[in-house]
Amino acid sequence: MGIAERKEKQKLEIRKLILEASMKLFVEEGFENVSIRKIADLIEYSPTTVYLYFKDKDEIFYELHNIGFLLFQEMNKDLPAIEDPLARLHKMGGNYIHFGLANQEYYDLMFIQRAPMEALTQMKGPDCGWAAGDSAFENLKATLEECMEKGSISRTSLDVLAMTVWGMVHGWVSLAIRGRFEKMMPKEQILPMMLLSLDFMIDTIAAK
Amino acid sequence: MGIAERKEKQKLEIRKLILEASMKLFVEEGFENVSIRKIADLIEYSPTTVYLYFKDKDEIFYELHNIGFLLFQEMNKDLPAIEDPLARLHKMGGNYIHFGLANQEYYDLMFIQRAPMEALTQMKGPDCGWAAGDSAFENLKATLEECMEKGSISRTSLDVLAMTVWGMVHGWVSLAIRGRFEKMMPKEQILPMMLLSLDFMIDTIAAK
DNA sequence: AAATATACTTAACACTGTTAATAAAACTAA
DNA sequence: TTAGTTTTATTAACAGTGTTAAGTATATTT
Repeated sequence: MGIAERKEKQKLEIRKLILEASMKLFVEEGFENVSIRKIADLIEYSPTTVYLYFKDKDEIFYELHNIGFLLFQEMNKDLPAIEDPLARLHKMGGNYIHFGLANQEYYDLMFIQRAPMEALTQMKGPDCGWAAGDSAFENLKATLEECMEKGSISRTSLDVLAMTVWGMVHGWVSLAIRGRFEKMMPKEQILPMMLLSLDFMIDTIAAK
Repeated sequence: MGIAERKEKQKLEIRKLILEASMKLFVEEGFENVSIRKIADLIEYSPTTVYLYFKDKDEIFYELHNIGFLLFQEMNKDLPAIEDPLARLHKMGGNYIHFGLANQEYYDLMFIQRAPMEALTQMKGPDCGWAAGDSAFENLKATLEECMEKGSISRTSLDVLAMTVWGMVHGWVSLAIRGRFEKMMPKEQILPMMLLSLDFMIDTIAAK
């Protein structure tokens, strides 16, 4: 059935158009200016057509949130090549920070906005868990476990350790994205400061 | 001029009514359901009357954000009584976490929402800096400086240290508030986990 | 009591997400 | 090719949003 296949492809094409338009609006005009009508304008369809491809606005944001995780995964694809787990952890942290600051809108959807989680909550069946987030967190935990096995970090609860590390990098990036550093330090100082803090954190956490 | 004074007081009364109504709506129906019309309904005035007391919606949120900082300050009023700076730091961290989880809407306004910062940006004159946030951050830095002077924490850049600590606790609280732990661990486990992480963090940061 | 200043409301503009009903297009079967 | 069916897209509408301009009461002052 080549015809049904082609139709399926076209459907995905329009979904992609909608997602691209939404992201364009988000980046250029901010989250609160992403409206169904503006999306429809951009893709040159009527507003209600959007609802033929997405259940509601939250589902669009959920899909963008997933794309964000894919991009982040792509950025981390060379990580396994780093043998030393502590060095890998350092690189992971650096990647996280760089990703967040360079893709603030995606980061917002992945870790700050409520909308994607709302969409998840309304889903039934096997997709109702936060697969993308869970998987990223498991990656972090795996590397931390390696660090402890190798003795680079002295043994503690894996969950506590992982939460400490994630909390820290997320804290920095989210404060930056939501403008809490803007009135505290010059803009060009934010990234260097984070990288210094990352160095400090890894160094402190490392077994002496 | 007793009459002008009374009028001023009445003006403040209505401002307070508006702020209370806004907070009630925020807590009971969520941020996106705080609308000028609903506020007006609650205080039994017409929608446009709200604009006689606040420039716009952002200014309401800015004022609530300030109240949040006042509440947090109130919570911390006994901190200076703790002599040992490291113990004080630990208590500060605990207070921060408890405050954030117990007053999620205030915390949201203080450290996550864009609206209060937008209001700040549009202000001119001496109020255009983030006074509330700066002051809280200076408090943290003062205690950290004491820790380093006493040798409880080995000397490093004060700014880097402060950012590390703040980033961590903010990371945890904001991830919790925005539902990123909900699909990862049972709800009643979140606070204990944070407190364990706090212990771990202070212990790790402390000079051995 | 008249004039002025303050407080408040009504009406309107230009938006928003979303649904129901309807029209157009594409595909299927005779 | 034509008739019927399914898919795709649209128009119209509902119930809301922030905000401004203009008009109306209510107080205060002269």
